[in-house]
Amino acid sequence: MRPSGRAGREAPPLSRDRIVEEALALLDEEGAGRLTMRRLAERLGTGSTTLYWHVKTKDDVLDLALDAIFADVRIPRGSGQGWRADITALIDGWRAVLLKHPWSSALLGRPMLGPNVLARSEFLYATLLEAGVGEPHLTAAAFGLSNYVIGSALMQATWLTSAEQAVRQAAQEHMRANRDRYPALAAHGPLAAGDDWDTGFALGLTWLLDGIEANARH
Amino acid sequence: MRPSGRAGREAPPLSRDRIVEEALALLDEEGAGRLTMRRLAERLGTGSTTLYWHVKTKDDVLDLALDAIFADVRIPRGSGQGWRADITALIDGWRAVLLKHPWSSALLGRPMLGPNVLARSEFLYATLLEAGVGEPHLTAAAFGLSNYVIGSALMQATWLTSAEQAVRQAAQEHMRANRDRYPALAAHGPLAAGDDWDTGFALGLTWLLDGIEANARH
DNA sequence: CCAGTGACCGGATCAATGATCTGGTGCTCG
DNA sequence: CGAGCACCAGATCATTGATCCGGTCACTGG
Repeated sequence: MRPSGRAGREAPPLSRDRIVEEALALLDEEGAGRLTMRRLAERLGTGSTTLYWHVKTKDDVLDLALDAIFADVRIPRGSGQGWRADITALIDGWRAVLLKHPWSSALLGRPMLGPNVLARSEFLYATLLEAGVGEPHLTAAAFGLSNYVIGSALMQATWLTSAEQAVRQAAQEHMRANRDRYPALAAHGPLAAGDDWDTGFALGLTWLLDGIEANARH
Repeated sequence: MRPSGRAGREAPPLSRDRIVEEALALLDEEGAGRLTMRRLAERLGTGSTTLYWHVKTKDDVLDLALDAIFADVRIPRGSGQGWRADITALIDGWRAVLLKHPWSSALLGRPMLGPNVLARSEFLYATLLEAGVGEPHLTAAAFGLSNYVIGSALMQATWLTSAEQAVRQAAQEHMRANRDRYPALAAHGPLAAGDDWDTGFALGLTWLLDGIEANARH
């Protein structure tokens, strides 16, 4: 016990897991832009350069943090609810996690190869296979669903986080000023529509699933 | 003519447009990660600080560059082909532009409020309205289509650009090593499937359009 | 013709950041 | 007890976005 390195440090010894854990807290509190190795080290009560003993680069920290949040997405394995319900639950959970950690959307442009992500992708493919979806619809379905969630979360997070920075207000005024140039957009666009992202997302998901179902054997 | 500022400079005087133009060239050649104000200035044959007279911040340059590429997306206004063909053409053009400039995918996390993007969004909304799509399907349709393209382009660009950096190889080996843990993924995943992104994208788009059509009045 | 105004340019400079080099410090095993 | 190892951190470097302040030209009013 207490394998502390220095004289009487109270915190557990630095570890990869502790770094990721603190990185997650920092990201949730201040966003991706403010994650610095120095700041992270400070929060951990350690020197900034020490982190590099446990982690190769800063990108490593980001990759690990990104994969970590997907541990919260429950995999509805063997729920007995049918493949449609299972996939809906998976996708909804996926989306919820992305929206719960808005900084994650900014990181979606990197390859997601962590164990949590892979496990959930595996479930998606397996469920579709079991439902009788074959190529080329299988690839289209898996990609379509993934891409749809990713795009939706990215756009919603972008919109919501920039809302506080008065970007939204500027956009609204710009919209009103050029109302004649963008009539449909001004009347029905994201600014006119409320903040009901959920039903819109659910509708699109239904359409995708309908299309998939039409090409499944069961 | 020749309103050159200094003694006999051959290039036209620096302007916002020239900056954006050169930024686009730099981005296309070297990617988003290597766009630096200094490098950009060097290519323009000017001092790095001079750029800040024409542009407020680096983000301005990125926003302008991102909107600029969408000028190449043809708006099929009044094509007489029907709304489905028009929207398909718009979405396909949107996707083509994103894939032609892979760096753009990394910038999709910022609000896109440039004139080119707004004009094309306006066309999307207007076309859907004309097709008889009303709320809440209108918002769902517009968002669904946009998010689907964005997510697809993001994922494909991520995958393709990281392919050269041997990330793909590492992923493939990781996949083979854990083949038992990810059976469906290993057999049918993006690594197993070829590089035929197009048909998968087209299929998903069809499903979305089918769903939209089922909720339109015409 | 000439002083002055303002658009435009850039060298020096600052603070922040990712990453490395190098030298510790204390625990543990033989 | 002492040698090796896991772990830590100060000093340091290069890069980058951004600002300060002083320059340089074209043009204009008198």
